[in-house]
Amino acid sequence: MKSRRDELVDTALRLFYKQGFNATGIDKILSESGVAKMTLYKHFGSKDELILAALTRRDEQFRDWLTNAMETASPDPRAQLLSLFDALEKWFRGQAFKDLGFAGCAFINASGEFTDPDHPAHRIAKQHKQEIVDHLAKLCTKAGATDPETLAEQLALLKEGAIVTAHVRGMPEAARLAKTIATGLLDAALPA
Amino acid sequence: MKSRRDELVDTALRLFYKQGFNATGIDKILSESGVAKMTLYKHFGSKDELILAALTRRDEQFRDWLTNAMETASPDPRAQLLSLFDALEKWFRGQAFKDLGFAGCAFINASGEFTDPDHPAHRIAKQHKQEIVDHLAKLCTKAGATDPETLAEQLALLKEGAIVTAHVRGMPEAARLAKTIATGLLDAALPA
DNA sequence: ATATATACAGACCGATCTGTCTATTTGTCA
DNA sequence: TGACAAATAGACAGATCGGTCTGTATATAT
Repeated sequence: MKSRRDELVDTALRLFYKQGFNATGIDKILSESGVAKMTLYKHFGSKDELILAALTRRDEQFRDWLTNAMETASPDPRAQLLSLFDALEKWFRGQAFKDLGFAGCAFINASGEFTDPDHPAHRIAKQHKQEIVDHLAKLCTKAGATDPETLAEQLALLKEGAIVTAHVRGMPEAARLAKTIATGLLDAALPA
Repeated sequence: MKSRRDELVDTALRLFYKQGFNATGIDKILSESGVAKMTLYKHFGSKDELILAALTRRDEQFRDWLTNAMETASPDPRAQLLSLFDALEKWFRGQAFKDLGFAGCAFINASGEFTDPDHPAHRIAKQHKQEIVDHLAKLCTKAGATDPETLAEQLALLKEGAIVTAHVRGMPEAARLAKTIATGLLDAALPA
């Protein structure tokens, strides 16, 4: 049973993601969630706080999904790293997060609307990206990479490139393009 | 001597880029440019049209800068392709477009605010990205690549990944990371 | 049943938004 | 100088914004 707070955050995340943060008004979130205005301001001090709560929810949701998809794919760390791009393609094609669809990365979008790096939303975005890199680095270490941090950064960069290409150009196949490059990187960086 | 229209578009581009499209009001563009409201609506039918004009200006400006930077770097097409990432790093560090600074890619940001792929701003973004890929493909052909289109797509994906990483995480060194990967791609795809 | 907490509906406020209008000033060319 | 075009300042309209407030209804627990 979802609390009123959860109802608010979920609806806010969906609308912010599909229509942007500044373009989405409080009233639309309230009417679509069926929550009263005073309830919102009892849980959150402002719209900005709701934005941060929605991004925090998305961070948990997305990383849970991603780590689960990669762990399920294979027990081998190298194969897990490559399965990142298979998961991405499913996302791009709308087969993950079915209530949200695919409208790019919520954190890239947030950074685009709140370009100031000190803005709380931008900070959350940065943190989200960093945590994914850290997770990849752990897998790179497990796979026996000599420089796991650099390899993880490279794989993360490929991921960002695939997301942007898929969204801006409507090219979900960008995931396969990135996977091909990643395969070459792993072949060169991992022991046979 | 700049026309009033140019004054408007330049100011609009600067503000849209730094503060976002929806967050930037008409009145701020008018006061900062010193143009009267009626003059704006004589040149453009709506704020949306001004947004499209600003993005069109950015498309010309950015591609002129990029092609010029790459041509200046070297006469060799392979070296030109790699110099893409040197140019990116200068951009990330605020050494290009000094009046604008670096706040990510205006077209990625636009696609994040106008997520509908049919939105005119999103279409312009897609077109901008496509024209850069086309330019890269020409250079790949000149460099003797067996599959220039795929190579160009891969390089473009690295470019997008570097931009996002540099902006969201505040990591201008992402350009060098991408360049390292690109060097490997060119080594494998181009004749010695 | 009564007390208490929670959420509801919706009026309301001041500010801001895009876009329209009028009236005035400026600059140019004959 | 006089005529014409273009741009100015700024009031104004109508809608919407985020946020506050009042009053009522609902649900739980003692």
